Amino acid sequence: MDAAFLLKLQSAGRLNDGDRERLSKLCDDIRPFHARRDIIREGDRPDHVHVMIEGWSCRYKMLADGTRQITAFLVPGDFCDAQITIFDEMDHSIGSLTDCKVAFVPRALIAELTEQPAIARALWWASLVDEAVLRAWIVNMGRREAQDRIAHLICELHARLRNVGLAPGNSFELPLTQEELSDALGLTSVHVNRTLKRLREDGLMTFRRQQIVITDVPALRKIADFDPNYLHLPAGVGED
Amino acid sequence: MDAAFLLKLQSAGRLNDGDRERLSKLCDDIRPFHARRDIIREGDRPDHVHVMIEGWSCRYKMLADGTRQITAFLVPGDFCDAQITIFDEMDHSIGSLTDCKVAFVPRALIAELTEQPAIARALWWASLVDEAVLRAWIVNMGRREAQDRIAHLICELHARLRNVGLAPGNSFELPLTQEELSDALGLTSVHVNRTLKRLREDGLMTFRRQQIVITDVPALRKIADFDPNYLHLPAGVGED
DNA sequence: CGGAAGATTGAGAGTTCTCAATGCCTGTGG
DNA sequence: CCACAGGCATTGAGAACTCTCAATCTTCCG
Repeated sequence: MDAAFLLKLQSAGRLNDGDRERLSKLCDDIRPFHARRDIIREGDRPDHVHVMIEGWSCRYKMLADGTRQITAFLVPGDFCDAQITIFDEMDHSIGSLTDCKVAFVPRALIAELTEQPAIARALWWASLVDEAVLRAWIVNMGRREAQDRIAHLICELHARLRNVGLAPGNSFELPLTQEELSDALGLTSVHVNRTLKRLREDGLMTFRRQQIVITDVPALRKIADFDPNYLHLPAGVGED
Repeated sequence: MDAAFLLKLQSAGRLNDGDRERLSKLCDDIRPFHARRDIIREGDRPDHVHVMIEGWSCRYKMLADGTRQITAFLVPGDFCDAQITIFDEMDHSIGSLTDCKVAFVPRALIAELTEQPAIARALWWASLVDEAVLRAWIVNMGRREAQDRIAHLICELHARLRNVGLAPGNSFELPLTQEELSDALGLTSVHVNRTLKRLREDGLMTFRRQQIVITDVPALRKIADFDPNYLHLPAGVGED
């Protein structure tokens, strides 16, 4: 199977075999991380760009009162910090959620790769999708109550994971605690727990032992008001 | 005074006089919009990139239940839809909030301009700042209650407007209704109203007749837990 | 088997929402 | 120059949603 980032960048279209060959150099330096470690911290000035190869991590920000907000889940194929090519320092942290493997890519290699227009375009595309996902999260947190909000996040992850081959059928592995889920949703873990129970009782989805099973895809999408258009997936992947 | 987008892109550094000269071509086709009109709609495939020259607009998304969530305020100097260079269609709408002036820039001109590395870098920089702002909004909506949330938004707008010369001192024009403010904050206008009252009574800030006056900058930043680092402004501008 | 982390549940408090009424300000027409 | 209409802002009261704190149950793993 192709590396996830190839599957992902393919969605941007127009990559030829040469591009794919060049991109494989991203994998030259892959390092393991244990679960719940910081991969990069706010304020860091890393000299590598990091790409998720295996496992899950998240962007997050700690607040003064000790609460945490997760602003993105990073799955295989996602770039952690393309922005440090431009910014001086990280304005948020990235932490592993599971044991994972991360490619360390020298800035110079990124510069070299982006001389290929198709690759530069694919990376820009990836960054714009990230932006669209952030907007969707804002809508989610601003205008949906707990049940619908959780449903939307699950629909999104389902679609994204299918796109990189990690969600066959209507279930997928979600290696998060309810606490981590709540940090992403802007809720408390207690309320997430109660709401998951309701989703289960309503026959929409279950989440047990880090496994999501969507029992009723159309119904879940309906209450979530989920439209995958913002993910800009290749035709067909978001459907179903 | 320079056009706002020059002031803004300058923050990315490294623009020389030639670049600034080239960028001035962005202003060749400026069109007026009345307040509360759509400039671009979800699903559109515009053939121009739009740049705010004067007035305010916002990105927003309508939900099935008729509620609205604003995901960004666009002020002079902001690019509305650089993404349509890459994506087929808009995944959200952009609407004017005030009467405003918008530059229509042919895609071809963007392509031409981005052949200059410094300009390409500046545009990428702008897009990354947008992303950082989106993350800050997520943190805001997820982990701050109403008073602190409003305070944070006001601190952010204050810093951004100072950067383009639109907020001398500790006050600035905010041409929004409380309804529009609430659509951005994920609150109801009634609650925004009550909370503004509290902010006023606490001597932190006032909002009357579309004018924000920050009465106590350090205190407002304190309750908002505001750190302007994510805006990546030139040294000094975010400070006070 | 014992611990520790995570999930679940209960009860009560706090925040935010909904619905509805009232007040204020501005622009228009008489 | 004044009356009036319409759009916002403001306020009240009660309902709904979410949070906090704390106890208990499960699961996982050494």
